[in-house]
Amino acid sequence: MTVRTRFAPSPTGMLHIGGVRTALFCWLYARRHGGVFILRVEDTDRERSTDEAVQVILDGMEWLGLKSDEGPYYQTRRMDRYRATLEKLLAESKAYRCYCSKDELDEMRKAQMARKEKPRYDGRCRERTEPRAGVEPVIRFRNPLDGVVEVGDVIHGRVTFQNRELDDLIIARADGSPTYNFCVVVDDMDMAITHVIRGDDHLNNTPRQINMLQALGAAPPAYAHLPMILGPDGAKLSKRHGAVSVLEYREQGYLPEALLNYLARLGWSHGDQEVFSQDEMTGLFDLAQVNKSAAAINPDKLNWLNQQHMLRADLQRLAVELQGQLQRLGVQAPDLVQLQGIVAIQRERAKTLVEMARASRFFFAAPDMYEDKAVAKHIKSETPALLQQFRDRLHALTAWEAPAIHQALEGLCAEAGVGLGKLAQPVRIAVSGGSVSPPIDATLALLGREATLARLDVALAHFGSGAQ
RNA sequence: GCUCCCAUCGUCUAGAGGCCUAGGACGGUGCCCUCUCAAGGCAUAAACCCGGGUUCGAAUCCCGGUGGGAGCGCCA
Repeated sequence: MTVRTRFAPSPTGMLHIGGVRTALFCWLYARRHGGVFILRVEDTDRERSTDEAVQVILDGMEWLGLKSDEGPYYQTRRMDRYRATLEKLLAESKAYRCYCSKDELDEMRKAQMARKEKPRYDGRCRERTEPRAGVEPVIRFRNPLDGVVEVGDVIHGRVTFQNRELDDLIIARADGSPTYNFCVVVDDMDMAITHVIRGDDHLNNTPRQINMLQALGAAPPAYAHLPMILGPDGAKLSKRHGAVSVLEYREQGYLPEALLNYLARLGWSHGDQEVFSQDEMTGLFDLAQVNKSAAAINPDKLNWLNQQHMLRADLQRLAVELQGQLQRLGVQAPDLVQLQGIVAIQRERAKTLVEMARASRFFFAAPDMYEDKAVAKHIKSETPALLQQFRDRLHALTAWEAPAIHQALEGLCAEAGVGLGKLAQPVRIAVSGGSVSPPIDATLALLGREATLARLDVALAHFGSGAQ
């Protein structure tokens, strides 16, 4: 049997990290088993569903490369099917109309709570045959009164529920529209889903869904209830925890494969391996290795992984990404060859593309000021003379390449009897404005002769007279 | 309150009864490398929630407790 999984987000908020992890596991499982991954948008809540949210989901999935093999399906376009199924259940007396008012139900719940019982519908309309005048009824599923329901969960094992703990849930509202639990059941059945992979907040819904599936004559799928993802503080994930939408991770300069790798390791593991390529993940993933307890997000580790993936990524691709990030800083960098060179030396000193862009800005814009602290520490009275000599040697260089530049640097320092730092740091300040940059020879090589000499001249003019 | 789920270093995890003196990773600390910052290398501190049982032997199995989470909507 072909594996068929589905990711079924509701477009009522943002596609956040928890949703992405669920989508990833569904996708990985399908990929691993040569199955089909389906995207289904659960938009039956017309009050809260928005087109923007749908778009965010689509864009997010696209960015992450979690391509669906089928869909996206939209529940709002399947209303006829839900209605027909509702009628069928009604005709077979597996569902019934309930005329209780919301106030009535409210009171019922309150009374039950007061009695320390679990609040639930008491089934008072179960056997009603006559409509109540002036009331638009809802439709309830007639849940079995006794016996047990067994949920076969790949992650949790067998979980059993007593039917008497379950009540007759509403499957269609007074306006006739079907509700979530019912749509899910009809969809999973119609779409022949073999593995329902979702957050474990749905575990408690599962027995009802199995009962409905049974009422409809369908065999229940396998279930896999994934542990929740928590914020860095161990509390429930919320807007306070930074990136609300996945797309913000893109803006913050994360690589999609890094985010996916990170998310995969939240709950899943393959021995001691931390870094996974896409192919490794799809080749190794299995639900059997998913653990049961909730996991807190760790931004430091995400950053580390992002760097690991940048270190492994294609230079051309990163150059384009860096170009985009630079643009956001208002820096135009049209030379992709130069950008590749920059990426090559910057990626081991940046956790994200945003960091890389910030640290690479000086390649494209001469410093408009020198950092006070750096100047105080590295610009001494003998510095201008040294800088001037270095400038002259660079000017005379035939080949503008890192090794030659390095030689010039080393040679001069040796002659002057000073350590490399005595010269490299002032040059760094002249060229970048601060005391941090990639190795100075590589930096100057990438910066180019013209820009280098010009910046040294500016610095000389500045420090030459200013320094005591 | 009721039902269900969960429990290994700060965090993510390995561990399917002896291989555990509990391993790896992030982060921390120290050292090496070094023109700065990194990257890299080496080293180091740091955990089996508690209590019973089963067993020759338990992080691993069972029970209880404690703690955390989820669900109990005409939301999904």
